Amino acid sequence: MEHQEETAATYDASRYDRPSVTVDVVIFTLIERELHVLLVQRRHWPYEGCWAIPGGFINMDESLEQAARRELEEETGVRDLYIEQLFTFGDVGRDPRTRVISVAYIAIVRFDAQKLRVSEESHDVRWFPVSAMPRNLAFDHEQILAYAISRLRSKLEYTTLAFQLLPELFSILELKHIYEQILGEKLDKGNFYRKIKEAGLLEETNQMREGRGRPTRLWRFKRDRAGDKQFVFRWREDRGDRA
Amino acid sequence: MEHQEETAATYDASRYDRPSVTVDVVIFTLIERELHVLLVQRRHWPYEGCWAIPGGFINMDESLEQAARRELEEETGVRDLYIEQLFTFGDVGRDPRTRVISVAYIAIVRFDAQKLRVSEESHDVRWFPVSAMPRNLAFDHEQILAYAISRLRSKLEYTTLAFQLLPELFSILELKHIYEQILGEKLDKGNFYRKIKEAGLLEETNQMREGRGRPTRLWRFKRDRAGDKQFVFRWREDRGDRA
DNA sequence: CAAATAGTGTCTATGAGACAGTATACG
DNA sequence: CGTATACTGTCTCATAGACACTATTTG
Repeated sequence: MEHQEETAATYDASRYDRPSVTVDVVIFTLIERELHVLLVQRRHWPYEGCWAIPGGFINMDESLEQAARRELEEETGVRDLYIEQLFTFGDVGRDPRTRVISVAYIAIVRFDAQKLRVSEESHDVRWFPVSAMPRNLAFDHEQILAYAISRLRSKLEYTTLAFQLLPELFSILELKHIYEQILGEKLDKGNFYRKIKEAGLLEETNQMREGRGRPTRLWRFKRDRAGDKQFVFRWREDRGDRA
Repeated sequence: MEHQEETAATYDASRYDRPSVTVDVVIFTLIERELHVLLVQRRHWPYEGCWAIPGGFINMDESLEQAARRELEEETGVRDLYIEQLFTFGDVGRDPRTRVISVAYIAIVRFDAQKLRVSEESHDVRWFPVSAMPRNLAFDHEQILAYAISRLRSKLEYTTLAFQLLPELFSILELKHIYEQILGEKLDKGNFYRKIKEAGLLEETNQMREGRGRPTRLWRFKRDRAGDKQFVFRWREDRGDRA
């Protein structure tokens, strides 16, 4: 690469080979107390008929995150969600068409109020429980998905991301249930009540919900501080992963 | 994008506009107990004469991490180091030449045993203390650097990454000094001794080092477990950032 | 001996975990 | 009343933090 006397006027962008760049988005939601991921079934070559993480090529006039949100809405109809960059996958040969670098994102939505839509590109769009994913995903999407799940698990443990999954109003025991799902172990009721209350993240409402036994009080998350989300509540101290 | 009857035979990779993809590597080391970053001074347009994070365009036949290691060695002579992906920067207009997506990496080396080399591309290569970086870095490299430092700080707090910065043999109080540098506060000697010993990461040697007062014992890190590095030791529980 | 640096012992407050006890609903 | 679910109180043990103490060198 020797562009000795190069300037804006003489620079020739087409001189170098360029890979393609895509964004792929792993979208999580909670359906009936279980973590689900959204996949699309491809209509075209390559990997026709395979399930895949939604995504596509970026446009030249949009940022990576804009591209992620656009692709997501085009392909699935999902919008207005929490989104963050996961990792960039760029091994040679991961796409049979050409060299493709994929910037992967993680997104989290509440299941209610999302209407799915099937695009021209796909046969179908569907939520799958993470415990029962289809086999043979397109490209290296199994690897991306596995990494996304592991990252989500560890982030849920030491942030308030879990709260994104809950409806506006919820009981403390519902929240406890989510933590149990994520951590894969039973938690002590009393200790959970104590800790979540001490954290000061919840706001009591005067609404109750009736059930089989004593009715339960409903709570909501405080939105008082600046941003929309805060990462404060950590249930356990020890973790593994960490991106 | 409608490639209805497309197959491997008919696929035309040149049909879509493509951004360029670069890798940039933020390299840290510890020099005289202070954290330093390696920068190169650009010889050519754009940003001629500006200091920049080393990096460059990827080749079509190498993975992203391979590209990072190659660019690093070509531009600076630094090799054989710990490296990990940081984040991918892709805003429109961050490079005046063309649309450029940059996959940024963090690398950590021990200062000893590194010989710097200046490539054709650069006027100069130099270590800068993070507390006294040059102004007006090229491109959006100030942003990348700031993010790298923040990520490094938080990772050092809850991993054993700090150990990569130390020489083979070191005293416990030297290690404590590094933690103090990173955390920006004094730590209790007794508590530090207790905690680092309980962690079981260190191996006693029978070597001592003389100084002004009582000689100090030298230690090394255990390399017993599988990988080369383990992320186990966390000095403090509370953190801020997190990738 | 004093000064300097290295390293150990111990007290206390906090808080996580275990678990028993109380509250309010339905039938 | 019994059973089911919701919620509170309290005991114990581990440990982080504070800090005082001992150890070994030089001058």
